[in-house]
Amino acid sequence: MPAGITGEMASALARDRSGLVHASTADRVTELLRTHIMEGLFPPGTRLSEEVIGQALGVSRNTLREAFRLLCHERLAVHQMNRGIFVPVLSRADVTDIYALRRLVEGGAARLAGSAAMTARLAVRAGVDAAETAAAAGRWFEVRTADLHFHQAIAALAGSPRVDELMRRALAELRLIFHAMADPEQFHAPYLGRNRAIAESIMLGDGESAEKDLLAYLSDAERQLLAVYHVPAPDAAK
Amino acid sequence: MPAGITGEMASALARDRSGLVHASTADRVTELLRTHIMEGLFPPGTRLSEEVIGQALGVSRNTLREAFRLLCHERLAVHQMNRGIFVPVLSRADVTDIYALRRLVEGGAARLAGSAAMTARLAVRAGVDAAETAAAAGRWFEVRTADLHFHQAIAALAGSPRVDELMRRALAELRLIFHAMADPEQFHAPYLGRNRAIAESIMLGDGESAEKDLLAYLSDAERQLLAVYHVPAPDAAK
DNA sequence: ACCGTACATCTTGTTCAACAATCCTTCAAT
DNA sequence: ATTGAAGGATTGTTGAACAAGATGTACGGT
Repeated sequence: MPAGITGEMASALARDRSGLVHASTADRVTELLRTHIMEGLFPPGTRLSEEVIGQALGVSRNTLREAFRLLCHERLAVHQMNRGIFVPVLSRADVTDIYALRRLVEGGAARLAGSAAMTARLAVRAGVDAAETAAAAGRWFEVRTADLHFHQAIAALAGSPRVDELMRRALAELRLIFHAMADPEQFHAPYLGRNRAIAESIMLGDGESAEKDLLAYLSDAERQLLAVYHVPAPDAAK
Repeated sequence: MPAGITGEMASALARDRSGLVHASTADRVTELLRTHIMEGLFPPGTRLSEEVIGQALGVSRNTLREAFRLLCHERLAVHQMNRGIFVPVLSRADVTDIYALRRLVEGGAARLAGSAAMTARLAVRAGVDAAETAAAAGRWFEVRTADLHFHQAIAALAGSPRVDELMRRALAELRLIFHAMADPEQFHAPYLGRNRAIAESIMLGDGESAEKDLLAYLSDAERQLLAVYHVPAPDAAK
């Protein structure tokens, strides 16, 4: 007769725990505002009034301020003392910085393809598949989302939760920049084939090749982005 | 006769701006708690009572909660719904994860040594110098601080503010783990010579060699850390 | 001893109201 | 046109209040 709960049984339960955590109001407000900012509902530079948003969401100012703090901490909002919270206006330097970070993290992760878990590698290919399917149907905003998932999956090759989270935040910032650009088709279409090649290298475990192609990809994308991205007021905005 | 403030004069003033920003109370409380947690004032697992700390610091619960949120966001505290804020008890998996992140970021940054700014490279060597000076004087806790600065400087070779901040947070977490270990001399002494070799490679712009030595360094340090680091309760603590 | 219940207690989650400090706007004066 | 001063609006911070959830303890049943 079994004596009690084994460690194995306990850890099986522990995996379910994330599904039943009831988040606080502040966390839910944060999540909601985060997606809205990422989706481009509030244009860069918009001031997020405590009173207006608090009333709209039906939460108190204090709770809302907790949410604002978190958003500022992950750079999806900027705080100006005694002036309030603003949707960030990312500079060209920010673009450069984000791509430097991506080259470092995604490049390094891609190089580890050979020793990465197979599920992680399959996720990379699944991202390319989704992008191609959406492109074939002409849904280019969906292509953008799939592309970001693709790069998230590349970072996940490192097998590190902290790297995953870092990448999630960096790509969220990047979304802010993308929203300032007009046509997703023009930007993403040229990279579909290159994505496929990178994914295949990763599937084969050829990290060297994947990294090389990825670094070239990122440098090209950065250049293309900088060519068309100009912030209105480069001085006092931030 | 000069007509007025030129753009050059204005940008000179703009550089001073960071020196006169008056932070909010919540930010100052965050900074204060952050250093206290990093310095090991509160042992891992300690519950940070809102009432006790709020009274001790003379700030209201609402302000304190804003600070707690930020600390949770940078993993220097963990939040349990309806239970409060706790100093994190890092698991062995956390150690592994942090070192995976370090290998990725520091390794990638070291590889860029050849194209990094000279000031950044000098900062790396300055870190080693400080560590050796402190070691010669037997001040091993100072050696630890210098060592962390050394690694921060390596990450800074990437020239990315976002990478710098990432590294700052990762090393802050690592400090939490170091506090669980007894003797800083035993841990850091063996690495002084290797630090010097890495710094010289970086000064010479030999990124390949620096990365190789650094990765070996990090793997050894991780192994040594895991050999002695065991958390008391691996299950319910977090 | 073990399990479950019920109750008292403590802490956190959240809101509300108030006031001080700061910023923005407007307008008058030089 | 630039400066100064008044006024209004918004944020920064506090204190109190109540609801909701968690912990601890005692009690009774098996």
